[in-house]
Amino acid sequence: MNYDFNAIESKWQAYWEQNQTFKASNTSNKPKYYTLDMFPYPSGAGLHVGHPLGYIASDIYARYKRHQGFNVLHPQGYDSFGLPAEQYAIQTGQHPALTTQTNIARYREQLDKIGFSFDWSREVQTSSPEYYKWTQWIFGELFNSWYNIDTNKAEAIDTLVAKFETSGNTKVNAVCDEDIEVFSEIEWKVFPTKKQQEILLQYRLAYLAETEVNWCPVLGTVLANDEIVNGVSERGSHPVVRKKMTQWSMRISAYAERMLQGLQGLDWTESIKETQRNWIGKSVGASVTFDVQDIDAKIEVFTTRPDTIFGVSFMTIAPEHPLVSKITTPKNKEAVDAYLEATAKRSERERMADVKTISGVFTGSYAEHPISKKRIPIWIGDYVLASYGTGAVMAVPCGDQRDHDFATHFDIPIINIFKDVDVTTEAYTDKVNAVIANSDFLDGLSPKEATKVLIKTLESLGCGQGKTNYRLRDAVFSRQRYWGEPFPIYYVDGMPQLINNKHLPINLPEVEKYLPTEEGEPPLGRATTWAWDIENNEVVSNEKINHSSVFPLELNTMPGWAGSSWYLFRYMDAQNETEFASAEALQYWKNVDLYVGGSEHGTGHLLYSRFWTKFLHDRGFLTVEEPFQKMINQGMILGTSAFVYKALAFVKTGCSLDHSVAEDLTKKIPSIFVSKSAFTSDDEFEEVVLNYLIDNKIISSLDTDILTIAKSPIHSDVSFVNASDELDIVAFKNWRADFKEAQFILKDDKYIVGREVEKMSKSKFNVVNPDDICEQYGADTLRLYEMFLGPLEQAKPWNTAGITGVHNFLKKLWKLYMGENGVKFTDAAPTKDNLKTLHKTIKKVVEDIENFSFNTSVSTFMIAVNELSAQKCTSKEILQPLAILISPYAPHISEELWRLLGNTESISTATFPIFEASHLVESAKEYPVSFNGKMRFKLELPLDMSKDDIEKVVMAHEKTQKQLNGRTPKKVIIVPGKIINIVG
RNA sequence: GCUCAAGUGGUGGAAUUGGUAGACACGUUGGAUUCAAAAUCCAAUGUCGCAAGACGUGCGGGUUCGAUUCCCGCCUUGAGUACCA
Repeated sequence: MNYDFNAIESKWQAYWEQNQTFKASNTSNKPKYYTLDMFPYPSGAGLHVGHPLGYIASDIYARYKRHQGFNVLHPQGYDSFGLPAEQYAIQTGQHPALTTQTNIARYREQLDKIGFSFDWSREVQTSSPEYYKWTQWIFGELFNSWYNIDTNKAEAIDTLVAKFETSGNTKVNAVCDEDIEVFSEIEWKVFPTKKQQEILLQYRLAYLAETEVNWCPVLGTVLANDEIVNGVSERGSHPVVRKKMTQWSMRISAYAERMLQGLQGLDWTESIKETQRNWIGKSVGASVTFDVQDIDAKIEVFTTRPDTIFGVSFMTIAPEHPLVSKITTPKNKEAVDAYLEATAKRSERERMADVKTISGVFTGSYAEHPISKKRIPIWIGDYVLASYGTGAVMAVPCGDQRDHDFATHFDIPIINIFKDVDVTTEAYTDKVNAVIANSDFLDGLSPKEATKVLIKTLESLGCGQGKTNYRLRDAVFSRQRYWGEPFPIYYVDGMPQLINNKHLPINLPEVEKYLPTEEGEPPLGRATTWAWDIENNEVVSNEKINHSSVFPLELNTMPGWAGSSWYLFRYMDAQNETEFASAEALQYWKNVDLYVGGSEHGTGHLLYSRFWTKFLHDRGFLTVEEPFQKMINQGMILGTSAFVYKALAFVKTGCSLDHSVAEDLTKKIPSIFVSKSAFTSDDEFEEVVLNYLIDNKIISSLDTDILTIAKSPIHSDVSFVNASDELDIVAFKNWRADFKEAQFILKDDKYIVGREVEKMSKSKFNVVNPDDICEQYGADTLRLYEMFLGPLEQAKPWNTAGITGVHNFLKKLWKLYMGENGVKFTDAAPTKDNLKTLHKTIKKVVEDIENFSFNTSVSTFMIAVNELSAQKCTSKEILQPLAILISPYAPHISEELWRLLGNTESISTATFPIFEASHLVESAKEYPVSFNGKMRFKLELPLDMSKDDIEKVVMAHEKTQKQLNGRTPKKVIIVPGKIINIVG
């Protein structure tokens, strides 16, 4: 019997599906384990071999945990709202829902072939109304909540209204908009409803505000900060500009400190925690208020170095600072206006990219130093950002390099306030060793002490206080798109009103085109049935809008991160129609124990998901505060692109030949491709091509004076290239019509392509489809090989070269159990060697799985199978547990072997074998070392060895040593772990 | 610039509470089997050297009986982030 992987795999995949083998129960006495993959966006291109990498890893872990007796939740779904489907809809008119369903079907087909143990009964799709009903519901809860700083959590908006009614907003300590007017309970009660609503909107966690947003004109929508990479949109790389718009926002900044603190308890990689810390960007310092002389204005600055306040020699405010026009003196107006105009022209991106140029202008006004009362000139400079802190800084050139550069450039004096340090050429930024001098009552103090003293002084003077600043901005929550969740919001007199939960979901309306309207409204502006009837509580035709009972609905949709911020909880109770998940299900599954996905979501999805989890916790819907307890970030699998080199012929510039003759000459030249092995430099490339043309009488040798040849690398489809980089010329010629007549310059009768590692992508023709691998080698080979490629977290190029090694292993495994005439195993007792091999393997595999070093496990299996084959092991007592060990990695072949061994239940119900150290005692290794005249011996012992066993080994060792050296080791040092020292 | 991660044969990569560097696999070479090929099996394979041996984990130091592993200083690559006051 041969290893017929195709038959085995389809057989067991069908069996698992029919028997719902991997269906998780919400009621179980077993301990729970929740392992989750970042769900995919179902793109039209389908899965390539890179996508399943993380899924295979989490599947191995999930299957392992099942063997260990856990009730495992391992679901999968689709993040199915998104831009590509919408853009496809704009181009073709096809409804994004249709495109999405087609793509999902394709994804599912591909996923099924790999043999994942997903519980598909819990599948979610963020674009299905049954799902986004609850996304809308959560939005409603956010809308109906405010953040109470006193209790440090989100509370229902009713509690805020109650406070307003009893004492106005004077005693309210909330995270809210800036510049809120103060009112009493009496004033509150007489405010008109609209005014009350306006005030409440300034406190809500989901709020509407005019903000400066990142507008992408090409995509016609706003983008969040994390959707912009290097100043252009993440999707499509289109330019992004700043624009003021009224937008929904989420008060994520309220959670900055808790999100920072919460990181401590998470089992994530240090680098991704660091990314989040940077993004939250906490800085501790002080805010200081400077009075402007002769003008009724105050400028507040934020500084992390209040201790350097006596070193302030000027102030700088951002060009966008609101006080700019007020404090500019008539004399300086012209210069200031010119500067403002110049900076406004430069895009944000240019400003950020161009760090070197120092520019600024003096306003003509002076501020008063709050302590020394000295005159401080106020400058405008674009190195100060309006969006951070207060948009103004106190400049301390001796302690900050940017201030130093600015001062040097504009000849502003530099005041040195550090003892025994020269600051004439550069700023002294050491915060630890500095000693403050020339600073009145701060002299002799360290920056840390000085900061403390100064903040107290500022507070007593009433011109400053200690302050903590965060870089984290509130998140813009509106998108001007069609393919997203509609808001459950309608507008009365311009004020947003929330639609009651009972009437959700508000379904996405139909539109005839997916583009913005001619008036520049979002695509939903084209919907004709998009108004809310408050009497009948239903969506009705726009024609019925009367502003008394039928009102317009919100035209924006929610961003992509809305649906993905809470999906982990939906899996717990995916079919629930009355709650986003039942309290029992949430209580049982709590949060994700293991999350597997790429690290590229470090600032987006992971931040928002933590925010929503904390919010839902505050409002009593969740018992947990963090969504993902442990996270593993798999590296990307890159493609190995293949290049062919096309020769391009040009007429040399300055050539005296008649133009049309020269043109004719280049036209005569066929499309020629040169093998990579035929040249080493561009010059050689030209020479090879010219020689070929002359040899084939296409041109004469005289023409070489007027022709020049350039090399143009072109992507070839990787499927035309074999493992030795040799191109299948026939396949290449048939690939595209313009290659039909192609000619090839070979070397040694071969066409060798060039190789380059790039991101796997359709446009680079380097995509490897997992289906092809499954067909040729089987899913088990694919699974093992993806793990064998290298460490999970590392980025690595896909390379099929080594796959035969893994495939051979499975064949060998098969042969260990099955001979030509059927089963080989017997009831024979295992030998010592058999047991040693088995337990060595158990120990290593358990360690590997717990550490997520799946690549080394594959090697361990190979060694085990080689050893057992050499030992001619046929003992069921060995082969049974071996099958279980391998089953998380290669579930199909293991299931088959397991059944052949006579088991009737699925292997996934089998208990993982337990390591017994006693079988390894003989494997102790000895390291004799002589040192300082004494003999020292070390023994390497199995890790989990019992005390008794250690003693036995030590005694045996002493005996041997005595026989060998005639001396008894005197001292035995037992080091916990694997090494023991014996000092003689 | 800052933060994080990583540098080991021809290749992917093993080995870290410091203990025989290069497991396992690919590739290559030789052999067996075969009319032949594929498949399979066996052997060799870090470098230099006929050999004994010497040298070898990016570079330079250090700690140690012993360093791929720990410490200090560099170099290189990748990722993230950036006038953040």
